Amino acid sequence: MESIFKKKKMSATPFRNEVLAIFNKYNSAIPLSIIEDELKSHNRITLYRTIKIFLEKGIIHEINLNGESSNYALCKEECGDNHNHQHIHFKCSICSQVTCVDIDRFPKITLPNFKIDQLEIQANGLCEKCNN
Amino acid sequence: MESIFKKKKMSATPFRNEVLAIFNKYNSAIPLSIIEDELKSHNRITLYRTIKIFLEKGIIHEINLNGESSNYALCKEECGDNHNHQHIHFKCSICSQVTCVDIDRFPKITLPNFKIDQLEIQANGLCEKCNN
DNA sequence: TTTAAAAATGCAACAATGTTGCAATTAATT
DNA sequence: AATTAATTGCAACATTGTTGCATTTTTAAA
Repeated sequence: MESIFKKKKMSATPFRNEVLAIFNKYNSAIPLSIIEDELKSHNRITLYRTIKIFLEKGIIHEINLNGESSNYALCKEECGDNHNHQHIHFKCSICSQVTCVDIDRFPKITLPNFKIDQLEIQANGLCEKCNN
Repeated sequence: MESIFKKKKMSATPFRNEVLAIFNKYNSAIPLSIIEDELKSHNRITLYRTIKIFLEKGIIHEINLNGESSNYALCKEECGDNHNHQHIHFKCSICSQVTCVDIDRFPKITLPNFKIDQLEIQANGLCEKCNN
């Protein structure tokens, strides 16, 4: 299996491998603070640049929920250039985890006179684990 | 007509009136930078506190789109404590305006094993004005 | 209308977050 | 192995947001 960095024509550096490994370790979306904690030596500047490049290259996507710092999660293979994921971003009000949840029928929305290119759906409530 | 500040049991200060007037002047959601520009004398600290209180009291709501600073827009009368607006947040890719667009049938989404309390829908594309 | 209590404001100082230029280092290419 | 291209890390800075506290303004009460 080919490295994602080679596929995206990016240099495969130890730092990037470490960040990627952290994303793989988590099943949920994570904020920068978690990545910093997990990194052996965390250089804020390099991390910011790494995140920015991962976003540009479509390795991760950004999730902005109200009143929170950004979260980041790995993109699916199928994710095109416009990050058109067929999932919703779910924030559990108990465990606070942000997860990408696949959904069977992604809603279609039409607005008179508008042209909708992209939809982003966010939900709050109780996640699988906390809703029992 | 009773002042919104009286209704919300808040002091009606000149600063708050000025900020409220700015919100009323715009039909769209606006970032802090626009409010600062419009204010006669803009004290950053007071503005931050004003915005925070407006949010808490349900006078405005926050809109966080990916890769942008927060936007703020007036709440509708019917908006309850949980800011459960029946509208979507639309960002035009040409004019960049963020608007709250009412929608007839707000989609219902169910996820097995999850309990969804609140939905937030964001859309990108061309707005009424730019889509012609 | 004056007074007392409560709330909001503004300054200073700080904390957190994010960016840029540039030299040194590391990775990829030949 | 050598050259080129890209990445890293430091320093310095810019932006964004917060807190304590004294002053001022608003509101409520007499």
